[in-house]
Amino acid sequence: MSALLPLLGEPPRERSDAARNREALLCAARRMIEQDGVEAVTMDALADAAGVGKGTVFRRFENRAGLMAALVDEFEVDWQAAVLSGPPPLGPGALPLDRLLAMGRSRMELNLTHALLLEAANWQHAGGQGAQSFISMHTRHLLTELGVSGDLPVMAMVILAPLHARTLEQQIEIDGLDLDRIHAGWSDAVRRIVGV
Amino acid sequence: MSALLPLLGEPPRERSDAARNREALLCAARRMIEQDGVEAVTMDALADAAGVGKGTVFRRFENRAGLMAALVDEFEVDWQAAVLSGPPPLGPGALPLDRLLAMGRSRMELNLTHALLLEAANWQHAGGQGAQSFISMHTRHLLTELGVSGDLPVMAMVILAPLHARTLEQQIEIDGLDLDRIHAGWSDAVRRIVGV
DNA sequence: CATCAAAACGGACCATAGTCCGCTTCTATT
DNA sequence: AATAGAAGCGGACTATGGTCCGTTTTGATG
Repeated sequence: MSALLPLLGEPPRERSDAARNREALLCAARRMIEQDGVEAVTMDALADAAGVGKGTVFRRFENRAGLMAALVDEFEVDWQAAVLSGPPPLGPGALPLDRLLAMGRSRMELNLTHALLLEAANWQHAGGQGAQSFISMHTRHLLTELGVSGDLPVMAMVILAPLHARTLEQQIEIDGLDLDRIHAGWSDAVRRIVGV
Repeated sequence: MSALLPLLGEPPRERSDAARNREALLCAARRMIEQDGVEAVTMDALADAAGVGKGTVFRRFENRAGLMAALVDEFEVDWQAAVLSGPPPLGPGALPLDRLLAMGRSRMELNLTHALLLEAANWQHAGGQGAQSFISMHTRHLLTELGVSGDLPVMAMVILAPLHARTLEQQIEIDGLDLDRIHAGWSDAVRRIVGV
């Protein structure tokens, strides 16, 4: 009989060659992005660079968005760690309002820095949902600490929606605002929403 | 000499065959969308359906997003008319706050109804910018009427960002909220931002 | 009406995302 | 170590967006 009964949807563990190829693909993708930008990462070129067949790329990551999501995960995890256990004001230890405003600033910068990658990841996929879920939950948590009344999920949405790269880029490029001013205005709005 | 001197960037007027083809293409696209949805509108199929060559499609609309933007324009114009001169509370005649809240509701519904089309149009292109510009300006106008202090362009952005389809769909599908609840929460946030 | 330059046309061509399926490699089991 | 079957592999193939360029149409002018 099987040595370890497959408990409750236990993930069947990845075969060694598969793991090796996943790592090779991620490394190659990172290198390509660093050198020539996100759009240089075509599935063919990536397969070549990693020395695997094209089918393998799609087997590992489903599609291009999935690949990008895997790359997004890497800094998303770091960011979540900074929020959960990093230094204040982003991490715990500061006042809830300060944490909220710091989170906005940090997220704006992150979204702008990785705009192309996030766009390519299309924030679909489990990863993207997970990230969205995390930031939404954390925001609701801070709002609760602040004693905000009202529909918290919707309030969190209103607070978080303006942080997306598309929105920010529009303000920066078309309206000619800079990030400091945008963050100041957003902070002002947040303060009004939470009631000073 | 030329009959009419080309005054100041006067648009050189479209040739008759070009105008005919543009119309044929838009009609065909509308029909295809109505029958099989936005994703059925491939550039090849569209060219065939309109009885023109593929190059013509790209000459007229630059790319797929441009074609979709042309279709978006059609209802965007109607919506702008409703805002500028339609019946209250969306149009003039209602209190500014009521107009603002009605605008949010109306825009949520519009964005959701045409989510796929707007996504495909990628709201790039002159049209998309124009629409964004209009709604932003109208929002700033209402905020001014309400006597709101602060950075109006940024306030408008904060108020408008949560209306995008991607954001709404996430709330609806993942968090299981319905549109009434989302609009109520958004209205609550808007009231706090403008100071009751 | 004849002429001509600019504009538009069309479809072959290219690049890239994504699929498919016969072949190869891994690993659990005996 | 041998075996078997599941998992993985690779690259030819398809679908689609987008480009290019030689040919045709238009309409202004003499």
